[in-house]
Amino acid sequence: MSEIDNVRESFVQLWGAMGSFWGISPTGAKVYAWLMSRADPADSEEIMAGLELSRGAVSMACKELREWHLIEVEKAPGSRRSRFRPATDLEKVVRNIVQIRKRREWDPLREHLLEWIPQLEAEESPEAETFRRRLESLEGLITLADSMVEMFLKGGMVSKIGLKMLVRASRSDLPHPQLRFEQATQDKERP
Amino acid sequence: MSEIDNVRESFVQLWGAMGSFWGISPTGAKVYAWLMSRADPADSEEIMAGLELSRGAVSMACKELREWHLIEVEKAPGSRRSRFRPATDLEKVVRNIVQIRKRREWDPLREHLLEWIPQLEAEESPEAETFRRRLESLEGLITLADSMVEMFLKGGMVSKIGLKMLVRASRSDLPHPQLRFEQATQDKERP
DNA sequence: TTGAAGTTTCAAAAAGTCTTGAAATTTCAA
DNA sequence: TTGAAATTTCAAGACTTTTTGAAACTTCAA
Repeated sequence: MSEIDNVRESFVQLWGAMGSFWGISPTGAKVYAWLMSRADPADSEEIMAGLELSRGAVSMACKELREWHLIEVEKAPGSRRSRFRPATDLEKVVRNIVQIRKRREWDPLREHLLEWIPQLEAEESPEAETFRRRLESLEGLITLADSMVEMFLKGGMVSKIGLKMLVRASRSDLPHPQLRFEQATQDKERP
Repeated sequence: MSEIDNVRESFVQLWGAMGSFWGISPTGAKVYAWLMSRADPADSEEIMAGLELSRGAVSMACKELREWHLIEVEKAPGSRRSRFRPATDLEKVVRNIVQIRKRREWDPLREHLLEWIPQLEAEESPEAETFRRRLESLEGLITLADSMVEMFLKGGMVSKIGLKMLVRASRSDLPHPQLRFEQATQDKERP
């Protein structure tokens, strides 16, 4: 067995296990990893053989990957068989995933918070006030996260802020870049 | 039923459903949300009653939350009963979660990549080369993500880069801040 | 148009994850 | 030190998610 097959197998395995991190099913993640490991696009027969999956499983996985824009489908002319090509512009891929998950998972949370906070304002108990303050600071944090994510989505943290500044900010032994900002709101606890 | 109870219930529900996003079990997430909704720390009896969970479930959930530094345990003097206080410094909380998940999930991936790339270099087939180039660009992306995460962990994206710059970078209608940087490596595909 | 190749669907089975509760262990006020 | 209170553990069961594969459907070369 040649080296590439070992690496392919380990990569497929690890990427499959990481699928849940991205919100992708293990099988979907494995199929993507397997496609990445091959120079040319593959059809479902090849994927079935390469990963020992059923026809249905491959179809489901490819459907999922298509929804995430992780693969493109193409048909060789004069054939009716689909071939799957993995997206290799990883920055774009990550951007897609982040955008979809933000919409599905973060935006609803934010909307609920904005609805709950006034409801708690209506109540006057100290309990409600503590709870409200906490939800407010959560909302603040999500707004911040949102603007970071938006920046990333709009096409490049790196090109806009500059890698140098990012690297610099990540090292505590260098002096900070200039700009400052007032701290995010903080929950004042009872002692 | 007063307003606060409605909000509490919805919040517990939603947060519980989002648990998997953070890598926390649904029950753990619910317990944390419930504690956040109360002004004072609670003991396990109260949590059991408030969320209709068994003693064991509460113990497991609190153990998990302690591991994530999402709650602190304290004992009222002269009592042997633990009371649980939710961490409300959310920026710190998020930082903890990100750090732990990074260690558990990202760092191993990066290590594997650094091991696999030379293995593929040893092989001379075009297939291996394509695969290697893709793994390299993945490694590049992870390195970049790493420096962003490190910066966040080291105590404040916001205070170091400045919220103004973040907001500005997230808006496409304003001119960009100065710094630039060469693009991340990109997989050159065969046509 | 036809029909074989190709794809998708979906109900059932398998796998995986979470919860329970009784028993074992630990803790600490007396 | 003692032992009742408190906590943790863990195997069994409940629940959730994922996978399968056979059947239904769609496509397109002939």
